[in-house]
Amino acid sequence: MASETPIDPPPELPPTLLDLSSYLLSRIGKAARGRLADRLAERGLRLWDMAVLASLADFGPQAQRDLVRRLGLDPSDLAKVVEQLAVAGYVERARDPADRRRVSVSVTGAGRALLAELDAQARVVQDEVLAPLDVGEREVLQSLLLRVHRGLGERRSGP
Amino acid sequence: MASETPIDPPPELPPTLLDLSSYLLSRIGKAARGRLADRLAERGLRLWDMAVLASLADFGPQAQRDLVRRLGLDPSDLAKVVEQLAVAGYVERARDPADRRRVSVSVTGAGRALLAELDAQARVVQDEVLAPLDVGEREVLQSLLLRVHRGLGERRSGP
DNA sequence: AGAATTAGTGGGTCTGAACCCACTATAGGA
DNA sequence: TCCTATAGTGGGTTCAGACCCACTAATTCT
Repeated sequence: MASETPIDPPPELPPTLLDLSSYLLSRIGKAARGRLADRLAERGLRLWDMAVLASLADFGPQAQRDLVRRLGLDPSDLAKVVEQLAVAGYVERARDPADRRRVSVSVTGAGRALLAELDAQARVVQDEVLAPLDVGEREVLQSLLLRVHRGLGERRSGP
Repeated sequence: MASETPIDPPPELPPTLLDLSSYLLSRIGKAARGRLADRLAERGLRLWDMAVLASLADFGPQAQRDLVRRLGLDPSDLAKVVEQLAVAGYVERARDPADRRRVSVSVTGAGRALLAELDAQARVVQDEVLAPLDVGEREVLQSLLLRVHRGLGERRSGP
């Protein structure tokens, strides 16, 4: 059979879908997430690990309880993430002397170094994804996205 | 206990993450996808169903083979999607007389009507998600997203 | 002190998405 | 005609993400 040219013509997606910003958002978001997740996976990390490190670096030591509320993931799952990070030496856990039920989590130097690397990786991915846009356009996009994000009613989780 | 105000203060997310467009894209995309998927689920449909209908409506009857290439999903999975849509009366399957291995799929009137409804739903979701932006800003966003999307090297699937 | 609440942990389960293989039917080339 | 390739289908597996429950330890309220 040879009813077709040797090289497949670029298959176009339905305009009905491409017209929807929400579709593009979903698709591009998935691509961005996937690529970053791949990078992290090379180090045996997941997106949540980065989120936790970022939260600790940005806001200082916190109880797991606070991380749970801030990041919106299941307490049980957070415990596992923190456990891994602690074993790897990226965070330290200590009983809060004021309320000894709580475990205060803090980043270590290694954790900060790791986060810096991960952030760099994330920006590489971002450069790939946003390649078609120039610097000015990327800033516009960033500010629009930031406003959209603030408007989201915080439902469910997502690293 | 009462070391905290009765109403939880809005937990902020780490700036380290919010600075990343790719993070925002991922998060917003997931929200958009999730909300739309919820709407579709109310009718027992999934995102792929809509994608298939849109493809058929936009490009006319196609063999499953073409849908597979265009939408980038597994042939086996597409067969299941088409099966469901056919049972529900939204599409029709017919052996291609020219090449009887192929099954030509086409939308029915009911399928077009459904797609119109789904599209409307999608726009409702979009209004929710993009609420913070005015019309002009939404257009800017749409065009930026469209360009970013075109630049994506089509990897893996996603409805 | 006793009861009720909260923080953290350790086990799971459930679901959807992506993927893969084996098989049939049809088609095209040697 | 025989052989290889393609289209579609059916029946799975695998994996991650979200979620849930039971339990311990510590705290606070009465």
